Amino acid sequence: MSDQTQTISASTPVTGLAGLNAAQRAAVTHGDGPLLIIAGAGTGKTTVIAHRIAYLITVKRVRPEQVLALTFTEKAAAEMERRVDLLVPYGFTDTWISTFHAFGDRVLRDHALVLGLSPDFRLLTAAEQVIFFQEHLFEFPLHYFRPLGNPMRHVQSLLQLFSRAKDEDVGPEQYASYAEELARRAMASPDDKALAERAEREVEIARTYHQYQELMARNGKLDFGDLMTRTLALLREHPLVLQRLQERFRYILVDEFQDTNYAQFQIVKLLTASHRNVTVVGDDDQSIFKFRGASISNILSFRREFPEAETVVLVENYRSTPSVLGAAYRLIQHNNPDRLEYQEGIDKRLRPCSGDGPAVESMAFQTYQEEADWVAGKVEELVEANACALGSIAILVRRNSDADPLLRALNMKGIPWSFSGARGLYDREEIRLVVSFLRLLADPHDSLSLFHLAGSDIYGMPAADLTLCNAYARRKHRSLYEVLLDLTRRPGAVPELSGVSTEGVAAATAILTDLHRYLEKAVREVTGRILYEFLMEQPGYGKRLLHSNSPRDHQRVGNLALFFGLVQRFGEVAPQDRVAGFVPYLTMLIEAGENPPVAEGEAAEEGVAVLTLHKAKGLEYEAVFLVGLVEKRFPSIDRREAIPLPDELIKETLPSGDFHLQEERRLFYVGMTRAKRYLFLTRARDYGTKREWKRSRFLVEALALPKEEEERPWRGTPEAAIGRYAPPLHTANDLAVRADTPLSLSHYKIDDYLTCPLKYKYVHILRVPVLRDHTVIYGAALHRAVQAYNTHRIAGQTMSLEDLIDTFEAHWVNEGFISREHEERRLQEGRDALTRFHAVAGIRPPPTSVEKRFSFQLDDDIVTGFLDRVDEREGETVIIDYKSSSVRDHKAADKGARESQQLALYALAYWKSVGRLPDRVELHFLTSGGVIVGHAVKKEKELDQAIDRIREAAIGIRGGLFQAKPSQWVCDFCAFRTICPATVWIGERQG
DNA sequence: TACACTATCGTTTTT
DNA sequence: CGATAGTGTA
Repeated sequence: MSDQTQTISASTPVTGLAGLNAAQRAAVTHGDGPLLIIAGAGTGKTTVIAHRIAYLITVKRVRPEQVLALTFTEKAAAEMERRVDLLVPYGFTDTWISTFHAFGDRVLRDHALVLGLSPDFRLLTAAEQVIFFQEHLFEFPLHYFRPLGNPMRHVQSLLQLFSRAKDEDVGPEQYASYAEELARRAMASPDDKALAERAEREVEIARTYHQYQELMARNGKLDFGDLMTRTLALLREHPLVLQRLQERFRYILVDEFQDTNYAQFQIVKLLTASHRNVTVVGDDDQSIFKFRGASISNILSFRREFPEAETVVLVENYRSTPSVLGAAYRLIQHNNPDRLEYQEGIDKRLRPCSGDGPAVESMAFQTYQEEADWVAGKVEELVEANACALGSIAILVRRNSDADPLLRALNMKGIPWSFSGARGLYDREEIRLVVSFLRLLADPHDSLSLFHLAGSDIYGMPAADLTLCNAYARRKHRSLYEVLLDLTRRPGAVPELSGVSTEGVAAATAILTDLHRYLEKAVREVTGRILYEFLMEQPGYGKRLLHSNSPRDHQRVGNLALFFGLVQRFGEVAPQDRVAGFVPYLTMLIEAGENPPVAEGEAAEEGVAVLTLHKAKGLEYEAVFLVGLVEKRFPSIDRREAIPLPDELIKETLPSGDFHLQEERRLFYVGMTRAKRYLFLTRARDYGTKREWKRSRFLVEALALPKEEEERPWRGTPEAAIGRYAPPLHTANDLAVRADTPLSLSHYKIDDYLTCPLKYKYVHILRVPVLRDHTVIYGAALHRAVQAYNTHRIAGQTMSLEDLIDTFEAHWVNEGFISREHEERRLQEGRDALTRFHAVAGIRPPPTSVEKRFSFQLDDDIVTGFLDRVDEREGETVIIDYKSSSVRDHKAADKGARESQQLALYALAYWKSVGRLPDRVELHFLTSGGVIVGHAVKKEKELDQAIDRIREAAIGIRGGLFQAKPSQWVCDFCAFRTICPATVWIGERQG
């Protein structure tokens, strides 16, 4: 963060201005009135603000408490305070240097009474907002945005939308009038169905927004957005308060002005309206936070708001070589005409202060491993050649997950690194273990947690023994806990468990003994205490970690300490701090997406820094590697917000060009300008997917490369991509299946395996018992009812609606629902669906068969399953599968049937048994306001695909290949995500 | 040249 | 699962 160190000017005309260039000096000594400082990368931005604050206080004799400096982050505020401290000889403690939000918080608490706000209002974090929303889920006027199959589905998106609305100072009233206007327009043109639907949703959103604000206020809670909008409202509606604040803060400075949002600028404008002593510092080319509300138009239109503003442009760059700056400038000009430089006709091209260094180097590789290896090798080379220290090298990635292969490559070479990733504390194995322990104390029948703990290093129960116990538990519908009790208390009594080893029995005994002891304690003692004792009483764990010298263990201890902090915080707010209360709270926090950062490794400073481009903003390094420079990664594809804030409500003036691309380009620019001397731009063609990845257009722009891609054969193949996950051939795999043993496969087994081989292993081999999801309960109950009905029909009987609904309710299990209300509504939804089904089904001819079992052989394996329903009429065969999910319309239903792998497999089964294809396959969706039927015809092509899928799964299962295939959307719904090693933080430092 | 289908992918971060 | 970019077809 050394903005400027090289220049020390010969004379020092004004005290405290030593070392500043002419432009910097002009900015620092600017008198009254608005000032716009355009500070390009590496031009001494922080230096200038710090000096200006010092100048106002020491030379202009402004009283320290009359200065207000606003930043976006705590870190920036702290840094600024430190810098001012160095420059002001006496105290300046009365100067407010704080973030916008901290400023808002203070002002709101000071004037809480005026606002009818409790002075000790509670600020909710994002995760706490989600929990708050969940607690009041059925108090919101929601319909579309609260589907009963997944009622929390849109909650985060809605909260994000409310947050965005607040960025733009759009309150519930304004949102409501927008929605009403839309509704009026929809009424006026009844033929426009799209408009009607949009209006309906916007009205739902507007009402929910209103209700959210209402409930939050009633409960004395604010969110971060409220800190801005409520402050703004205070200043607007209470002229006396505004006047007092204007009189108090005579000079206001705003850092990183390009990152401020609309509401924040309004606050600044109001605060400075009487004296207009406002200094803003920023660089439109470094605006990279649009997604969190940053309004680039603030800086672009500052001079429209303050026409008398003086502008100072800082262009002397003390950081980078001419090569680096030249390439960066070439790139960023592609954002014209939406740049300040272009619009205002100013010259902000950065002037290097150093002699030229090495040229910017661009490298292309065949695979991402080669890319990572090369980067790691180059790092080693630079350090060995004494070109730079390890700590002054950075590898910048577009996404956190891009860091993975690089960290591995660095590990291979034994190069220390530090990675500030987003994945956090709850993904660390040491934390997961204690979470499993606590969950088990809250519910001993939580088999997943028991499985996790029993198999962990602490108890070390052999996997084979656990598998036996799990399988038995599942067969008998009992929890793993009950099975382990049987195993240890009545050894030999259960023949199915006779295969468990002595070691396994000992481990089970150990865990149960501990469990029972802590269960008793947990009633009396606070959570932290229980946790502490558990860790310390495990000879091989807590104490060993504490006394270990390995950096890895130090970090583990650090993470456990962080977790203890969380436990403590719960103890402070909970009425009674017990494990039984902590666990549901923790579960909700985790489900709400909270995941605090992990403990810093102590070697962080000496290692290579691996970080995202966003995090790198404001930092500088001797050598910078920009990696993964391919289209669709960087620039990334434009993913707009889940529920976008309507353009009509956005107050900033939107730029003319492709906004997303421009922002990505600025991000690239930020990345390049971090480099002092060495800048490497790398990419690969094969990132482990089927497609060849094309080089980033930014490479072409920055390096002025010829348009056409250079020729080199594409080596990537699907086999290669899959092959990478295979273990070496010679390793013995005890899960492999002998060739002469036929596999027994089903649609779900095949699907599970292809979705994620490790999931298959958990479900079908280890057979870990898991709680059923509420959608499964709903679907199973619905299925059973429909089945019973169809069976009656085949037997020539009828079934009354009452009996149908009775069957449905008889199979209902109260498990996994979000709340009582949720369960009630879902039950009702099922009854309604069956009522509609009953009305239609009775007038149609009965099915030919129900739940017909099939079985066929493919290669050496047997595939089995059940056909929900088969209709044979007038020589026509139709295979039918019932779905309890809902579907939008017939088109979507047809699509579902067309793409259904399950129906393809069923058609294959039919073909295998009868020798011809079924005439049609159908999906009957039961929960869609009337049964919606999707039709499709399966052809040989689809059957061949089904065969391929069976073979692919069979080969993997036979070979014992159960490497996880993690991905966001699969893992989100996976029951094993809390214990799955694939999602464990890989960031293990070399140690 | 327009449209439909299908293969393929799965952010970034702060308060 | 849902969006989207890119390919294939009329």
